[in-house]
Amino acid sequence: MAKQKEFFGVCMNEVVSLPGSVTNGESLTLAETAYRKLRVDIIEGVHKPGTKLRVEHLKNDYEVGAGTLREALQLLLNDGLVVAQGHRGFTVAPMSAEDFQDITRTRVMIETEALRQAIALGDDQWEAEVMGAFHMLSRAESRLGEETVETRSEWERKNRLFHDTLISACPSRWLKQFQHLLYMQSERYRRLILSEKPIPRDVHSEHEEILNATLNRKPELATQILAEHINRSLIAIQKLPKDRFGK
Amino acid sequence: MAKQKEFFGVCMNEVVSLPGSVTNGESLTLAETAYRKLRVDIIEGVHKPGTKLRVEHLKNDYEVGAGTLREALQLLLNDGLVVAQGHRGFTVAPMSAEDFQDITRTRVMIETEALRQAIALGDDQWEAEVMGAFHMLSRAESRLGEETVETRSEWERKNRLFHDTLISACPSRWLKQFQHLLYMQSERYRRLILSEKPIPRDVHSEHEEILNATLNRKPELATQILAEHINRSLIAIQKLPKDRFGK
DNA sequence: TCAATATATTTTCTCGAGACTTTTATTTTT
DNA sequence: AAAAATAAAAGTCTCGAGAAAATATATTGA
Repeated sequence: MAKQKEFFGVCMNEVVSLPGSVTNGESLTLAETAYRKLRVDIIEGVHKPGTKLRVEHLKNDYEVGAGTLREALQLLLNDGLVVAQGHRGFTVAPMSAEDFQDITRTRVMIETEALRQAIALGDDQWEAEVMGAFHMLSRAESRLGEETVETRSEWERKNRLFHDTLISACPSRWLKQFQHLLYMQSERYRRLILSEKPIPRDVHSEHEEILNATLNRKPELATQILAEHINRSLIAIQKLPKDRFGK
Repeated sequence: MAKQKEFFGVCMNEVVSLPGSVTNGESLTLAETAYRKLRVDIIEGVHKPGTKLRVEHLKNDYEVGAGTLREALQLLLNDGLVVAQGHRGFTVAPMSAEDFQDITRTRVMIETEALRQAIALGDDQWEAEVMGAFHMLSRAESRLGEETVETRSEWERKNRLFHDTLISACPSRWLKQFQHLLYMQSERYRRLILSEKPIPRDVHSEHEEILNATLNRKPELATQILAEHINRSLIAIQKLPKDRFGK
C-alpha cells in the first residue's frame, strides 16, 4: 500500500490526466493500478486480441480482488481496448487492418486539426517545450541501437510526449482527448511492425521536418508532413501478412 | 430478466452499440441498467453539474448494491458525464459556456466530415432510412405542441435518430463513436435552452434543408447547413445568463 | 448416429461487511 | 481569538462468498 504511494512520486508514467479514465490527481487506487498494468499488457500483446479476459484468472496475476479487477476492466472499455457483453464477460478488443485504417484516417484528421490550432495559438513557452520534447526524443532514438525492452519503451514514451507537446497549445480539450485515444490505439498496432520491418523509414528526419515546419509556423506544410508521417505506419501494417492480427 | 429480452426487440432506445460502454447484445446487467438511468438523470439535470455522487446515497435510489453502483459510475466516466478522483469519489462533470463551445466546434468538425463521407458512400437503403428518420422527427415535432415530458423526450429521441441516420453510411466507426459522444454532451446543454428560449428558431426547416441537400448529394451545401444548425445551439447558450450552469 | 433434453461445471454478476482515507468537528495550545 | 493537534464521522475502496447466467458435458430417445 504505502509502497505504491512512494512509487507514485517517482513514477515516470507521465500522468496525462487522460480523460475517459480516473483523473489521477493524487493517490492511486488498486483498481487504477490494475487498469494501467492491464492496459500496458494489452497494448504490448500479452493479452492477444479476441482473447477472453477471465476475472477469476486475472485477479491472481494482478493481485487484486474480483470486484477490483472488474473495475479495471470497466475502465479499459473507455479506451476501446476491451469489449464487454451482457453476461458474457470481457474480451480483448480485436484487431484488423480495416480497423487500423479507420484509426489512422481519423487520427490524421484530428491530429492535423489540433496541430493547426496549436501553430496558430502556441506561444514561446510552447515552442520551447516542443523543442525540448524533440530533443528528448532524439536522445531516446540514439539509444535505440541496443534493442532492449527498456530503450524501446523509453522511445515510445518520448514519441508520445513529442506528439502530445506538439498539440498541447491547441485549446480544444476534446480534440486532444480524441487524439490521445487514437494514439493509444495506434500504439497497439505499431507493436506489430516492431519485430518485422515491412518498410524502411527514417523516423528521425520525419520528426525533424514536422518540428521545423511547426516552429516556422507553416501550418499547411506541418500538417501535411504530419499526415504523411502517421500514414506511413498504415502502409507498413498493410504490408504485413494478415494473419498477424487475431487471437 | 426475460421481460427485458422481450422488451429489447421492441425497445426504441436505439441501441447504437455505443462503444465506450458495455456492448449490449442481449440481456442487461443491473450495473448497465443503473448506468443508463444515471446517464438520463445527469443529462436531464437531476444531478447538477459539480455535485458529488455519493455511492451510499445513490445505491438506495437506484436499488442496487454499492459495488454495482460503482460500476455504473465507472461506465459514466467514458461518456465524460462524471469525473473521478483518487480516493475522493465521483462528481458530476461541470458545465460551462467554454466547454460547450469546445464541444460544438469539435462536433461540427466530426459530424460534417461524417456526413460528407455518408453522402459520398450512402446507397438507396440509406436514403430511404434518412427519409424515414426525417418523417419520424417531423411527426414528433408536430406533437410538440403539448409540452409534456413525454413529447419532449420523444422529440429528443427522434432528433438523435435523425442525426445518427444521416451519418450512418459513413464507414468510420471512430468518427461515429466520437459524434455519439459529443451529441450526448450537447444534449445536456440543450436541456438548458429548453425552458427559456434565448433565440427564435425554425428547427424543422433547418432539418428539412439538411435533408434536401443530403439527398441531392450536395456535400458542401449539406455540411454547411449542418454546421450552422449545430452552431445555433451554441449561440443560444451564449445568450443565457452564465449562472445557469450548475453549482 | 444424430438431435434434443437434462445435468454438471465454469464464469460472471451482485451484495454486504470490514479496512482504509478523507473530511468535518472538537479540543488543545499559543 | 487564531492555529495546530486530536478525535469523531462520513465516505470510499476492497474483498470474499453466494446467486444468476452461460457454457460444456452427459444422458436419453429416435
